[in-house]
This record gives sequence, structure tokens and C-alpha cells, in this order.
Amino acid sequence: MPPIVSEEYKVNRKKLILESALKCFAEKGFELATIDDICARSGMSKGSIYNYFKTKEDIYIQLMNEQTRENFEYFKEAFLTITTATEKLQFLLKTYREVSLTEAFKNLTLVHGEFWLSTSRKKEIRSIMLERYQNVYIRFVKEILDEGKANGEFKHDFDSSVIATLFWTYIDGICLDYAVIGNEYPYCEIFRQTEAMIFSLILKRD
Amino acid sequence: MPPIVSEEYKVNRKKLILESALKCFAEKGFELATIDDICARSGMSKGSIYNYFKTKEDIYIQLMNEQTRENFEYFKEAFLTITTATEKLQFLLKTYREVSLTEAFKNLTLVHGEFWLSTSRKKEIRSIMLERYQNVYIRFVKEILDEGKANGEFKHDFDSSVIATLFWTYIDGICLDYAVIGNEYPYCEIFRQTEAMIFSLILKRD
Amino acid sequence: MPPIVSEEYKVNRKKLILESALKCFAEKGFELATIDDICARSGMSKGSIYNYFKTKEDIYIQLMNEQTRENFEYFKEAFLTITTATEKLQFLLKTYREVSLTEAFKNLTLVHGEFWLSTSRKKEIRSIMLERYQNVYIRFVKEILDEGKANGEFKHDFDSSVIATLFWTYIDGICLDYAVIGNEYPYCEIFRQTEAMIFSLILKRD
Amino acid sequence: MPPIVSEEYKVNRKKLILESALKCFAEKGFELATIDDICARSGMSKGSIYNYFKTKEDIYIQLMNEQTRENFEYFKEAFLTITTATEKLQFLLKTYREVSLTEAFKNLTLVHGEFWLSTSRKKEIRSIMLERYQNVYIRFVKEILDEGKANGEFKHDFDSSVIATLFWTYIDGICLDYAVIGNEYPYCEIFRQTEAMIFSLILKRD
DNA sequence: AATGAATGAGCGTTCATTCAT
DNA sequence: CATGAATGAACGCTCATTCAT
Repeated sequence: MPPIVSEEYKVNRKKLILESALKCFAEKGFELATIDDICARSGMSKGSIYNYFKTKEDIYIQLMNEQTRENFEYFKEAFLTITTATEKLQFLLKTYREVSLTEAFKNLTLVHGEFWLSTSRKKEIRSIMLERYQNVYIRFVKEILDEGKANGEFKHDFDSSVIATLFWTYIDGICLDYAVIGNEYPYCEIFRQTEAMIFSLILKRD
Repeated sequence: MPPIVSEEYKVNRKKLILESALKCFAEKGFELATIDDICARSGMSKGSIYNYFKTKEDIYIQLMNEQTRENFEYFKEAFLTITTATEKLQFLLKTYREVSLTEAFKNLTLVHGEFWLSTSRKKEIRSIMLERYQNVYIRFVKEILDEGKANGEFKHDFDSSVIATLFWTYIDGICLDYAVIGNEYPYCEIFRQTEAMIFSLILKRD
Repeated sequence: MPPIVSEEYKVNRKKLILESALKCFAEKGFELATIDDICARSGMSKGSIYNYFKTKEDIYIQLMNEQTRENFEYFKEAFLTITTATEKLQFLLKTYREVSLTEAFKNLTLVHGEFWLSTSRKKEIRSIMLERYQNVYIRFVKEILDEGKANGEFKHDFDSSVIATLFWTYIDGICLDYAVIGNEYPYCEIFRQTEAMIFSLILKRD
Repeated sequence: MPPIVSEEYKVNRKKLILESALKCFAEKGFELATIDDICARSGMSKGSIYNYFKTKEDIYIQLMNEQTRENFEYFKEAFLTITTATEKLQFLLKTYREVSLTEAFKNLTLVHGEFWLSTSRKKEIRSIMLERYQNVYIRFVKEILDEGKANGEFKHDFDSSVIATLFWTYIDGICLDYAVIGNEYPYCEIFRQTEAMIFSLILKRD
């Protein structure tokens, strides 16, 4: 009657699969990475993996959910000690600027990109992806922007929804191109320039 | 032994394959489109297609070469009657702004995106893609920027290489997100805003 | 070491499994119904089910035994108040004629059919199925026929073994075709006609 | 431009696959026989088989079409020299009676039976099977019966559609039970008895 | 040059059964 | 006796590429 294995055990198994999958996806891309690859990496059997996840796609979805959750928890945690909207936005940008440089993040970006693209043709996951995009990513930045407006930090003559979209579009563009092109990409300059431009759109001029 | 079929014949066959492939890739994506799809569309046999192209990838590469060539020929042609660098850049942006809205271009963007991403993992085509990126795309904008600098239209305190990169990064980001998200994406505002920002970086203030 | 759980408990558990299995088999067919389906329906665990039954096949076998036992108990019970062989046969036919029309029985027929067919290729269960066929089904009708002969109700010029076989062959054919074809099958006419024919074979003419 | 291989070559390949499939299906049943089994038997590769057939199901469907076609061609051919409806029906019954005894036909019956049963749960093939049942099997017998009515050979007080259905129901029942039970089944007596009964339903009494 | 039949490794997924706890 | 996580062989099917004609 009591569970045979602890909840913790199961959580760890799932984590193991997700970690292994992430490595595999990063290495070969989502499509090219096989369930067998994930088995080999995790040391688990095929059947076991399918006990924890419904499909290969499901692994990706949950992987992204986990990552997104961790990301935004990290930001929210940090924001407890940050009072201005300006600093929050700076923190966000700084985080992306710094993490983008790691090899792991570059691989992750490629996987995300691959999935993001495939989204447009796969009806079933499209809504999941778009919902997360709108309700997590866009909303998060929009709230900072609105806070800054209310604060008096930011101007009032911009549509925070549009600027939030623009924010992520630029981040997407930068991360993607950097992930593909690599060190030849003038990453730092582009990032700095973009930050400056975004702030010039929203900050009140002195 | 003279060739049995004329050079022109062969060029036309190749063109037919490329056109068919383009439609197939746009419809289903590069990975999901099959050689059989291309056969069906072109009315040619598999063997025939492999006479003209080494691999499926090769079809894509040559397709992109052709498209890129046509694109920039179009721009160069147009530039014959455009004298200022500012107007050239405006023309470039306007072209992308307008074409991006077409369904066909959105599908094409997805295919390019798919391939651009996969580039990072496939050694063989990586150099081809990067070479084109640098020597065609970046260079083209860079030359306009440098011309503007020389002209006195633009400021001198920016790195035209960086701004050219930034230019395409933003275009990439916008086209990609728009292609995936669709009509919910505030395409026009983002595009206009981006244009304004780019010009604010390079134009001399009055 | 006395048993930890009562015999009654075990009987009930078994019954629960058999009932759940019956519903699952009827719904999806024997092959397509999974042990997990049966778990879900019964609320029991996989391990538990395998404590009571050796294999999935074993579940079917015991299920059929139970059903057959109940069937013939029902008939025997009813026969206590029926004196003539003619009426017994009529009762038997009437029961099948009426029950065949229910959706549940149609699904059951499909499962039996599926298993009956597979019987011919599976050595292990073949003898079980054939034994039941001969010693229960055929014998039951044969005894009625012999009783009728002894009674003077029926003629003596038929082989009761053959007629019993014929009886079930026709019932099989009718139930099966009706179960597959559905409402387009002229069920009533076929059944009535068949009854008439069988009786014309065995009844003494006036 | 001309086909690389002759039409005849392709027809033979298809025939080879169908023959191999039939043997595999007969040996193991449709579900349990694998495409690999068919490959092994035919000496062809998996891909090749899928060049000729869309799915495993498709192999079965075409196999049955071919068999049905051959069957009824055989009957129609024979009927050219048979003038009375009575004799036609007798020929039909005789053919089944004789062929049923062969091991090959028994196996075939099992495969047909398996598929016939599965029909009820598979929407996609249901219509194909039922259409063939009604428009080929039932119609064929019905036409003989109507011919006999018109001839004056048969009575007029029966519904030829119902009797045709009854005809095949009995044939189905007999073939199936015989295929499963084997030599213990009193095949000849059952068949003779059934023939007599059917004719007693339709023949005018002297 | 054109054809298209042949190939076969490879894929994601299923599921009856086992067995450590 | 109960549990349910683990197993892994097996399946139908795909598709880029080859090559005999």
C-alpha cells in the first residue's frame, strides 16, 4: 500500500532522465538525439524512460518547463532585493549576457531554437509553447516595464507589451546567432548596444 | 564526345528541381520534406535528382545560394538609382518588412531557421553557411554603412561591422518570431521601432 | 503458518480481476486490452494480478471457465422446471437469441471468437478449449437430444453428436457474423429459420 | 522514360510478396506474423515490400481481393456450363466442402476469421470488408437464388437475401469450427446435413 | 542522362512479465 | 500478499541513397 519507492527516488529518476536528455539534445539536437541515446546516457532502460515520460516530445516539454521555472524563480528570488525596475531589467539582461557565453547555454539555445521552429508546424505543442511565451516570458518583462512606468522611472509613451516582445525578439536573435556563429560573433558589443537601445526607448531623459 | 543534352537543358532541369524543392521545404520543413516529395512536385525521378545534386543537403545549399544571389542582385539593381546610404538601408528594411508578411516568406524563414540551427552541428556545411553570412550578408550592409560614413550621412563613432551584425540579428529575430508566433506578433510596431533604433545609432543628429 | 488473508478475501480479489478483465476484453478485444487496462479498472496493481493469474492468457481461460460454469448452471437451474427435451432446446435457443442482441454479448462474442481462433495455434490452451467444447458444450446439447430420443419426442435416425455439433456451429456462425456485421445482419430471420431447421431434423413428424 | 522493369516483373514481385505473406499469416496469424517474417520468406528487403504495399493491413486486403477475385472467377467460369440454379448451388457447396479439407484452406480460414473479427473494431477496414461481404459474397448467392426462382426451380416463399446470408453464415461457422477443432469435427456429416437443409428451404417439393 | 526498385539501418513506442522492497 | 518500477525484445514503418538497366 505504501509506495514502493520514495517520491524523492522518483523525482531523482526523472531528474536523471531530464539531465541526460538535455545533454543528448544539446549534443545532437532534438530530432537527431534518440531515445536510445538517452538510455545510454542515463543508464536506464527504454521502458523505464517511458514510465516517466509519455513521448520524446514530452521529455522536451517537461525539460523546458523545468528550465523556465528555475529561470524565473531565480529572477524572482533576485528581485526581492532589487527595488527599481531599471535595475531589474539590467539584472535580466546581465544574466542573459553572462550565461549566453557558456557552452551549455549555447547548446540549450540550439535545442530551444529547434523546438521553437518546429512549433509552428506541430499543432499539438504549438499552444503549449505559445502559452508559455506569452504568459511567462512576455508577461514577466511587461510587468517590469509597467512597474517602471508606475514608479516614474520609465516614460509613458511606449506600449509595454510591444517593448516586452521586442526585448525577447532581440534576445532570441542574439542568442541564436551567437550559438550558431560562435566566437566570430561580436557578442559583447551587440549585447551592450542592444541594452543601450532598449533603455533609450523606455528611460526618461534627464 | 559532345554532350548529349545541351547545357541549357541541364540548367533548366536544375532550376526545376530547386523550385520544387523550395515549395516542398516551405510546406513541410527541410527535415520532413522527402526526396519523394520533390520528385512528385517536379515530375522527375529520384535518380535524376541525384544526378544533379549530391545529397538533400546539397539541394538546400544550392537553393540558398540561388536565393541569396537573386536577393542581392535585386538590391544591387535597385541601388543603381538610389544615391544615399540612408535610402539604401531604408530600401533594404522596407523590402524585408514587406516581404516578411507574405505566407511564403514565413515558411521560407522557418526553413532557413531550421537549417541555420542545424548548421552549428554539421561541420561540412558550417563553413559554407558562415562564409555566406559574413561575405554576403554582413559585407553588404557594412558597405552601405561605410558608404554612409564616407558620405557624411552617418556618424563615425560606430563599428560598421558590429552594426551590420546587429542589423541582421534583429532581422533574424523578428522574422523568426513572427514566423512562429503569427498574427499575434506585433510585427509592424516591432519593425518600425527597430528601424528607428538602428538609424538613431548611425545617423548624424541634426 | 495459517494463511494471512482469508480464503474468501482471495476469492473476491480474483472475482474482481475477472470482472475487470471481462470489461476490458469486451471493450478492446483480448490482444488490444493490456494488463494496465485491467489494473486501472480493478484498482489493483500489476504485481497483485500476477499473484492470482499466471499470464494474461490464464485470465482469459479462467474467465471463460467461470462464464461457462455460470451459463450452464443457469440452464441447469432452468431445466429443473422444464420437462420435455423440446422445451429445453427451445429455452437454450431462446436464451441465445435474446442475449445475442445485447451490445455486451456482441463484444463478448468477438473476444471469444478471437480466442477461439488463436486456440488453433497455441498448443498450451488448445486442449483446454477443445476439452471444454466437447465435454461441456457438445455434451450438454447431446444429452438433451438423447433425452428426447428416449422420451419419444425426437426421431432416432440422427446422430445426436453430429446434431449437437451442428447446433453450436450454427450458433457460432450466427453470433459471429451478427457481432461483426451489426444491424444490417438479418438476425431475427436467420435465427428463426435456423431454429426451425434444427427442429425439423430431430422432431418426429406428426 | 520507359519503365526500368517490365510490368510483368512488378506483378511477379507483388505475387511473391502476397504468396509469402499468405504463408506467414497462415502459420502465425495476421497479428503475430511480422513484416520481417514476410521479408525472410520472400527474400526481399523491408523497404522493397513497402514499395509494393502501404501497410501490413494493405497486404492482407490485397491478398483477400486477389483470392476473392480468383474464387469467383473460378465459379463464374464453371457456371458457363451449368444451367440450373440448383446445380450452381451444389457446385458452390461442393467446392467449399472439398477445399475445406485442405490444410492450406484451414490456415486461410483462420486468417480470414482473425481479420473478419478485427474488422468490427477497425473503422478503416470495416467498410472494405463489409462491402465485399455484401456486394460479392451475398450478392453472388442471391443471384443464384433469384435465378432459381425465375426458373421455377425454387420456391417463391423465401427471402433470397436472407437465405444467402444464412448460406454464408453456415459456411462460416463450419469452416471456422473445422479449422479450429480439426479432425475431431464431424465435417462431412455437418456439411451434408447443412446442404440438405438449405435445399429443403428453397427447393420445390415434388 | 534517366529511371525507379532495392536497400537496411534506424526510429519511437508498446507491453507482458519480473522482482526487489 | 502487495506494489509498481524496471525490463528489453519486438514491432511497423520511413527515407536518403544506390545502382543495374
